Amino acid sequence: MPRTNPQIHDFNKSPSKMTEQEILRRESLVKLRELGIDPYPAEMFEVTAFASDIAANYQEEVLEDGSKNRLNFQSVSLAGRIMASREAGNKVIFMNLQDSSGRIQLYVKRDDFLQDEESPFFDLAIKKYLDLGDYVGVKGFAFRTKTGEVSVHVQELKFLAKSLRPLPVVKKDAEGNVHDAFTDPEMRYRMRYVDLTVNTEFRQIFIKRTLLIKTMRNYLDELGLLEVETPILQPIHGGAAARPFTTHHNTLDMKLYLRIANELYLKRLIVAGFDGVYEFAKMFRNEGMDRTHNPEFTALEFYVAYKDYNWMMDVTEIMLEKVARAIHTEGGSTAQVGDNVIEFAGPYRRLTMFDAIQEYTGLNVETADESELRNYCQKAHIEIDASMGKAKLIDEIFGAKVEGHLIQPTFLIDYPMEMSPLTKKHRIKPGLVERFELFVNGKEVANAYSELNDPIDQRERFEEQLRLAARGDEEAMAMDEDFLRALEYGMPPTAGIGFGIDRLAMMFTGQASIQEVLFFPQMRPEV
RNA sequence: GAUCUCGUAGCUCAGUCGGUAGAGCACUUGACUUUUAAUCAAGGAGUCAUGGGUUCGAAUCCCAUCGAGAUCACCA
Repeated sequence: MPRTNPQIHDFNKSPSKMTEQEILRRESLVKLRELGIDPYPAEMFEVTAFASDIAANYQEEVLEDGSKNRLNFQSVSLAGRIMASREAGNKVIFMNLQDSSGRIQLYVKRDDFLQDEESPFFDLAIKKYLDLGDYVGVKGFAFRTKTGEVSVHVQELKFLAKSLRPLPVVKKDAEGNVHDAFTDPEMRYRMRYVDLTVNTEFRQIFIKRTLLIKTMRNYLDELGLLEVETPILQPIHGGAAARPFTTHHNTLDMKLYLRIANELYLKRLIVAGFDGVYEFAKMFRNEGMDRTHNPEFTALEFYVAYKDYNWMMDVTEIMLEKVARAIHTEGGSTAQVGDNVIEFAGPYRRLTMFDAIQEYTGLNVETADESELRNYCQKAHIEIDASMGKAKLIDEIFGAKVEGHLIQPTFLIDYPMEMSPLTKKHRIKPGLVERFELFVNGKEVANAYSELNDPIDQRERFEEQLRLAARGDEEAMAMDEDFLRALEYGMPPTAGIGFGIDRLAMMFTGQASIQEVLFFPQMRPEV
């Protein structure tokens, strides 16, 4: 293939649309090629050192005659972006190179580069055509400058990738104050690559998110569960109450739903004879977006045979304490969320839904009838409508009056049956089911039950859902005959749970918005 | 979905009462042999989100639209 030799007028973006700085950068790209320098070389560049390691661990000794003896990093090769450049006279340039670990100052001296008459590398390539944001590889040795900053004396510099757009320039002064920070949330989310380049502190959020998932996965593996994958494209959307996204398969000519949950598939695998299965799964719900909701989000669900919801509470306490200790920089079991310090070491408070409402409202919902609950809601200005039954009213009261008070991790247990169509009836308490939700910082982070494994009961629950759907409930579950067939073959008693990973990530990283814990939050299209 | 706030140079932001568009950083040219928010001098850079309207004249006032954020509502 003939090498292209782009001229300014060849660019896809017409020159009139480009900014002055974009045009200049494309010009320096052309000039580099004229000097015989490939701005995008194919061969790999060997990296032997990282900026933060050199900055933290460089050592030197002062000899008797006052001269210094450099003890380590005498031959280093590192790569990254040039983020700042300061010319000190016309023979020396100080630069800041940023790699994945941090930044280090480069000392680039004219005398270190052969000055070919035709193509003076320092005077042209480095001084004129190297732009902020360019990726370079450098070789040299570490030393300490007169002002005391550990730096790399550059003996070789190689262009690795030219940057054709100027990055926002964020500066930090001697007191650590940040100037001209790149803060517009819209631009940060749309151009996360720019955000994480100039706001490197946000990388920690995502590193912690991964640590959260890794810690959970390690623990589940320790417990002997099998990590599995189940369908995202589902002919019937089940396992949760939510509006789905729909799509269409051309060859099969059928409607498919993006999953709102994977619960019914994981339970089929328990029927199949696996003792325990788990999946970190993207879920898709066609509902509103706000500070705590993204149309696609991540859940961890796991199911374990021969266990019940009491066992699941114990496991949850252990798992979240492990996560807290893994993420907490000092190794403690707490997390700071807003003004609250959350303690994740168990045991957590276990409170029945009825007791919780009694405690925070004085209302005894167990003995109250529907009209008493309605009266209470009206007095308390809780919005209700005529179609709501007793269970729904209780749920509304809980949401309005109790939920926000549950700051420290609290298991809310034993829910009314009507709202839990996949949950086993309570072993003692009639009308209730063996379900718990975990609340932390006033928000639900997990939902678990002793799974309903009685196929006849399950069929009746689905039929009840169909009646709700007929009344216009868009979130009612669909009948899943194949799932019922699986249960009819026999599912062992099973405990199951689902965690909202994004919400947990928000808590463990102290973020108030879900967009801050997603690399690429959903946005409306740009103009 | 409702309400409020916002959208001006690559970035961060000023822009008064409606009267030719401003600053810092970044960029360009020059000076400077160890700088670090480098400094100094000069210069270039704008579809004031988009489309209408009012007006002699609109970044500014009005309407609509688009995008974003916050609050509320909805939401297992």
